[in-house]
Amino acid sequence: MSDETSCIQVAVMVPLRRVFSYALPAEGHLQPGMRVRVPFGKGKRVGIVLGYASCPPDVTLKAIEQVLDAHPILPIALQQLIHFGAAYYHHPLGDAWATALPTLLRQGRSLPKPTPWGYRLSATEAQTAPRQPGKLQQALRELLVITGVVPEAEIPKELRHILRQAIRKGWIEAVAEVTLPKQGVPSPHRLNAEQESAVTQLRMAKGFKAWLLEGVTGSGKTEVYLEAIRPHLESGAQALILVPEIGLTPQLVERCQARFGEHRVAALHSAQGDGERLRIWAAAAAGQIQVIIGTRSALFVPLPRLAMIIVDEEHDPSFKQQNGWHYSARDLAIQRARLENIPIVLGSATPSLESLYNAQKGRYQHLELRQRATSADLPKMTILPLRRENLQGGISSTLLTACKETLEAGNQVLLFLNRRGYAPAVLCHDCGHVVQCPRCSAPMTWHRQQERLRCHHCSHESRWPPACPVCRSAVLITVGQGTEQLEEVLRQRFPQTPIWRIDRDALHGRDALATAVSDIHRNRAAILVGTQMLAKGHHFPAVTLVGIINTDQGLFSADFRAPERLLQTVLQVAGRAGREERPGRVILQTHLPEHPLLQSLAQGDYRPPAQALLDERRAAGLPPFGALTLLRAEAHQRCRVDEFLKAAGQCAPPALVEISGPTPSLMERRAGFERAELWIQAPGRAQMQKALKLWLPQFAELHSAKNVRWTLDVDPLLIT
DNA sequence: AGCACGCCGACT
DNA sequence: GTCGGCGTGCTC
Repeated sequence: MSDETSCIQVAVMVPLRRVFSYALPAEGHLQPGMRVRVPFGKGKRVGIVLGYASCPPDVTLKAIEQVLDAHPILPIALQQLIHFGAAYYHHPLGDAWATALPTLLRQGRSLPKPTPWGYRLSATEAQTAPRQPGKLQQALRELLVITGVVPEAEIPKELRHILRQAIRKGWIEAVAEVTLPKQGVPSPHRLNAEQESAVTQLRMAKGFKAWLLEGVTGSGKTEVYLEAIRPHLESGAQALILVPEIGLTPQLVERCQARFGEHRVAALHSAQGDGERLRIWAAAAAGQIQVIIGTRSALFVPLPRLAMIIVDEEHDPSFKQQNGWHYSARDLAIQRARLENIPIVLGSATPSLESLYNAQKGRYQHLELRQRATSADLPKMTILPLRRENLQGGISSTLLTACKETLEAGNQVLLFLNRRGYAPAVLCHDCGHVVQCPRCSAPMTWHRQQERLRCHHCSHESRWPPACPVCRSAVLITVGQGTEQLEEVLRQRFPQTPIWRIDRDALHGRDALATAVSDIHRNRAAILVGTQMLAKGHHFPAVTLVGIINTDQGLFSADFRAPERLLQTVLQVAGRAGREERPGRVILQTHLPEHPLLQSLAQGDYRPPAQALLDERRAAGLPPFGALTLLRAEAHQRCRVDEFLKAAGQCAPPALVEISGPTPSLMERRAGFERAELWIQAPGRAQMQKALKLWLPQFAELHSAKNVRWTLDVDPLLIT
């Protein structure tokens, strides 16, 4: 065998920015995309075959120990997607593969044999006269005679046992392949003209094409998604629906299942066990599931007959992975659609500025739904100046009065406060010292129920300090308000009214949110207090008043995306409220009533304030105008971080990118690490990629690079 | 990331 | 005198 082919390149599943070469295994043929088990360092690792290569001259190769797959574990398009994503986000290839595969496959487990798709009568049985004894046997036989092939999932529970027996006796046989799909249930809703037009256009799409579906809350985007994928499903093809968080999925999954059949639709998310995830993944890969609804990682599920991708709530920041491989599932979904040559729909009531800009540039085709499907009016927005207002737990007396009126009318109130805990800080009344987390540059949050101070950025907890650590004063007080305190104030003020607090502290476990939501739906007059959790997915038809408690937080953040997020959050929260017979209203508490962004937002439409923010971004040369990447570094010693970032900045290709920094991160210290970053800006993504490709090997080789933990965040979303 | 090797504090 | 702290270096 020649040198050219005697060696296999493997992306080992470790976060190392290089590939490793191995000698051929004793047996088994190899193709790119197959998993192998390889000796690595002291132990063994799973890796992905990349291809044949010439041997490195100066190392003795170890041999591949075991070939884990008979075929590539992912189809070629998904292999390309992972390779593209690893290169674009400059992340180690092996780790990108590890992120893309379900846990058990990453660990080397073999792909489970797909369970039978369905069952039918065996040929001999079908020809003979009915002669099965027993009621249940007859019922099962009739079911099969009527429907031909019955999918596994549609066999009634009470017949399962009989089915197993019948297979053993041979009068029923399993069918592996998917049978012709049935008609979906017709849409229970009449589509309005806008929806109809959107569906028609989406159905006509051939090959790759990206759409931005911008529809005000309540305009029936989901209905458009479902009707757009219907013809594909009815011709046996598949669809992928990405959602930002699992909290939103239950209703969507149920709605989709009700329309297209329970067993043809499956959810995929991190709350499932590894075994269950793998089972669904394998069934999707075998073509047995037609619709996958999933979070970020569902992007990498193989779907052999994929015909359309939907990204719902495309503006949501959770599509960007915050640790490890910093990929944007929304952006890579576009790439997947391109690689698979299929249409993709990005949907939102409040599209990201990136997507709006792409639509304006003609890269996405813009579809708009301006009317609410129910013809209900959008809630009215009111700016409530806080100057001279009497505040109690962060809530003004004017807003309290509005709450009272709403409750007396038998309606519900939703108060949005994006801060967990009782108070976001505790300080000394005598010297002003703020109690800080010892490991982070952030104040500790007071949680009154648990009587603990907690850091929201690391796991550190402590008791209420007996005295100020600086001046020994015993008078320590809380400053600011969190949801816990707001809830307390409201309980005092409205002792007879049921109050739900919806945040990560109040709700534990998978079903807690769903249970709370259904309780809320059953109740009349009630108050909901909550964080971000309230802003997503669920509708509260009885809510007619929405209060935004700390509007100003989004106007003062150092994060340049904070105003965009404020806009999106307020409109999303506003969209939770009201139904046709009960139009809602939204009250924004603010100290800056004249702020142009709030003035514009108060008109109730997303586009004008979004356009204003887009213009500001253009003026500042910030994304989507020009590309941004952060080089973040952290170490226990601040000097090491600065030394590395300075050295890295100096060897950057100056013709291609503009470097600023090192600047301390927004949170300078986190979990005991000193953090800083370099801002890298380029006129466009292509220049950025070119620069990073040239530059990374240089700064990675610096001696100072070995003293820090560094990461590149391409297209960063949260400047934390 | 693991997992080793390697040089300085509190224990039998 | 040892057990073990995590700083530094390597993995075909």
